[in-house]
Amino acid sequence: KKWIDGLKIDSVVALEYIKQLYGLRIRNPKMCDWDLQRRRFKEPIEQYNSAYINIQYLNEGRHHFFVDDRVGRLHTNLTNMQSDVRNFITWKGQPLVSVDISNSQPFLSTLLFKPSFYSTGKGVGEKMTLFSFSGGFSFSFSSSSSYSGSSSSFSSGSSGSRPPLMLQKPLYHTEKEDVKLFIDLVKKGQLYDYLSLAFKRELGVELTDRKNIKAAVFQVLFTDNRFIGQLEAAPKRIFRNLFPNVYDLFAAFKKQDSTFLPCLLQKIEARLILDIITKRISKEKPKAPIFTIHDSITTTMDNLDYVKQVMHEELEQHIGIAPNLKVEYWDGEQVMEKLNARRIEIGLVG
DNA sequence: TCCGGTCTGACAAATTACAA
DNA sequence: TTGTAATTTGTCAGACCGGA
Repeated sequence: KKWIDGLKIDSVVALEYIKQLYGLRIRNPKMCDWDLQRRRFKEPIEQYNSAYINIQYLNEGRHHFFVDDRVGRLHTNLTNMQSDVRNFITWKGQPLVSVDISNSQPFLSTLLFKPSFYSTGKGVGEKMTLFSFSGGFSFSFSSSSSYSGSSSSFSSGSSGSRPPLMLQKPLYHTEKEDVKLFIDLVKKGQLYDYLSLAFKRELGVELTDRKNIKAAVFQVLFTDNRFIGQLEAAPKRIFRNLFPNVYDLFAAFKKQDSTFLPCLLQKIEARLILDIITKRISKEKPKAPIFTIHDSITTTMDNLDYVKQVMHEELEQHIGIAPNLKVEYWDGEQVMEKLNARRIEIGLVG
């Protein structure tokens, strides 16, 4: 984006911040971030180093700006940066604010329950249909290619190919109670709260942490269908019990290739944010600086209401339900104070 | 000349972190 | 699950060395 040069990071304070955070973590191993997949704590020094690199790159103006060709997401210095550290960034001296879609993946997934999503034919361009997204996918015949041996499995996404799905009969049972409930919860932004209660009830353990709920939702959306019986798949099983028809639809999308659903959702997200919303903004308000971070858009205070309104309108129009938009003000001082409060809390200051 | 050991550079793959 | 960057580890061919 042409706005990127205006971005400034208060590197002195930001570096101080990550330094203190590092100190806090090595003195209190309990404060280290937990890596769910590996089931161990992350290394504070590694976290410090990658944050350091990101700060320096932005500081020196070493920008990277890249749209990947698999799912079409835009990757920049900002997308790669730790969200805490973003608070120290300003644009031409002005504070920034970001608007993001809360529980964006489940929100986008509700599109799969609309019959119009499966309409074939002339839906061109911006129209949100499965057909319009399937062109770029390479077909995954990895399970059968082992004995076929021929090179026919690489169609490399020719536009005339059919989606790698076999939805013989409609799987989007909109009339089923659990589907209604799922969509309703997403609409109200209460899916995580609902799941949190369910997990607590079923497992008895404290899985109420926001991060854990998010991880559980990702597990449902992204993991292979065969991942269901293991101990670690408990949240997935609970979700299946609560929302059987929702689960089945997701499973159908992952049947041949477990990466199909995640890629599809990311493509939908990229088209909405990059093709539809930011294009409209730059057309209507060419002077408004905007920065995308996957499912969120960052701008200056004076453009906040406008950006919010555009996001709301376009998302509602293309997904079919209104999004819950979360506003976050980038405020370095506040983040710094919060960290200091924690340091005092454990008696580190002095 | 042959053999085994060691070092080096180039590149690939795995691992670390980050984001969603 | 996807993507990014940086770092570490692994692989491999070639150069080098000394002993036989």
